[in-house]
Amino acid sequence: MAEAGSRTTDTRSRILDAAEVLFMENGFDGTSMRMITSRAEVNLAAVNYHFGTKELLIQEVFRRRLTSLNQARIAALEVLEVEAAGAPIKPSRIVDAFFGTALRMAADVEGGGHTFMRLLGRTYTEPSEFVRQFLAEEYAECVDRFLTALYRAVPEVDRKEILWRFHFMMGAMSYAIAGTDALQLVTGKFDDEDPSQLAPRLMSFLLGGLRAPLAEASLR
Amino acid sequence: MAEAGSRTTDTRSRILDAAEVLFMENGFDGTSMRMITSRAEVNLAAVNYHFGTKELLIQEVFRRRLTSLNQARIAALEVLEVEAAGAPIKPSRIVDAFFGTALRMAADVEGGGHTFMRLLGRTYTEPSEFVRQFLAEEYAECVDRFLTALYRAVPEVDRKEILWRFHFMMGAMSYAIAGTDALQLVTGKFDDEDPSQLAPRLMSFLLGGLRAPLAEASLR
DNA sequence: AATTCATTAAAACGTTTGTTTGAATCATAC
DNA sequence: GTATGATTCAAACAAACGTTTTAATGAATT
Repeated sequence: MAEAGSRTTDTRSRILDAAEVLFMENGFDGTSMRMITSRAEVNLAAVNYHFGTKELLIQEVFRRRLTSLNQARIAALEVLEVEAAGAPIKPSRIVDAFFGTALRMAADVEGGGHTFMRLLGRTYTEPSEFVRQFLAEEYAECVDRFLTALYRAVPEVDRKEILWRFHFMMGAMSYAIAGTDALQLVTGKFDDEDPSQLAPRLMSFLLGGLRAPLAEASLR
Repeated sequence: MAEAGSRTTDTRSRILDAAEVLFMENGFDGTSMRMITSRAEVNLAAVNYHFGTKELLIQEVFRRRLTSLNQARIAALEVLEVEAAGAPIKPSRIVDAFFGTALRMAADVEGGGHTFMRLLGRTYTEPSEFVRQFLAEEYAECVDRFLTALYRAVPEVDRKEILWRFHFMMGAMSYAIAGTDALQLVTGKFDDEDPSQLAPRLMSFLLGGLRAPLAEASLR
């Protein structure tokens, strides 16, 4: 049967969970099949049996969570659009629907959302060709809808400028989640005492950047 | 003789140049010694002869450029401090001394500065244990001086808040440089027609984030 | 011309890599 | 209980990995 759900947990899920953590910690190339199967406590051949190849396993690790994340983002955006009933939506609400949703997922430590968001963040700068294409497809619709919404929300700002700032916001968020270890060392000891403080602080920073006066070069 | 400088270029430098590009494109684990020596057109054993091990080669790739980058940053800061002559320095000037200096290095495409900054950006989220420790040492003094300067420039803002925002700014910049390929795909086609536009746009975004009103959670 | 030392060259070292194979085991259906 | 199909297992595969070794080459010194 395709359907599953044993008590301890499925072999498939155990592999995905183990791979998620190891990919986040060591990258794709730094994580061997044996590390994965050993952590998942399954036989070495199980990965190839259930997923085919390592590449397909990587794709499944992303698809498992990314699809629902982007669905949640779109759902949040649709709530805003219904509420607004044709009236313009505040940019801050749109930004929250996109980035806030991700940050809420990143706050879920026990469920693995935190691990996944860290993995996702580091993957943006580690773009194996096949993973890039996959991410692009997985993101296409969601990003498209949010950009459209932002264009409508801030019609007075050049669309190219909005694209740039969306880009910058993605960077700031990904780093805030994925790069904590690295910058912890760079900036000396950094109190991770209260990770729940990240979201409001980051949202405030993102909105500040979004609302910043335009650069001189972009006014020419 | 230790001194070198043949016409075409040194074996050592050819290895470093090749490694820099390949590490940026494929990561450390995704780049083999054979890929490096093949690209550099040197013998396979040359890397171990000149650098000892792969890890030491990685460190040298960073040290070669990072030391001078951080020296340039400190020099720019010292110019500001002398000019101010004890008076408070505008935060935007400090931010430019740190991030603008890096962006100017990233604008140097032919000299390899662009490649290196992309490598550096992706390394923050790919922190092999030994590379983290190395980066931390290499950055320590510079970051320390800039944080001190920022604390002095904006005494009314909580130091912890400044640390967070410095963190966010690092993220936005690293991504803007390192993550272009990935986000290019995520956000559809992105015009890299004029990479010189990046710097002013990003600086404006960073300053907007730095000046943003404090988050509610950080005011409690 | 002979010697010395740094560098380059080709070949091999033992591990580890992702993947495949064929038999053993399991649960379910007949 | 026997047959069926899915899953697990131990073992092996060729290929690629970082590193080492030993000999050949180069240019400078004596």
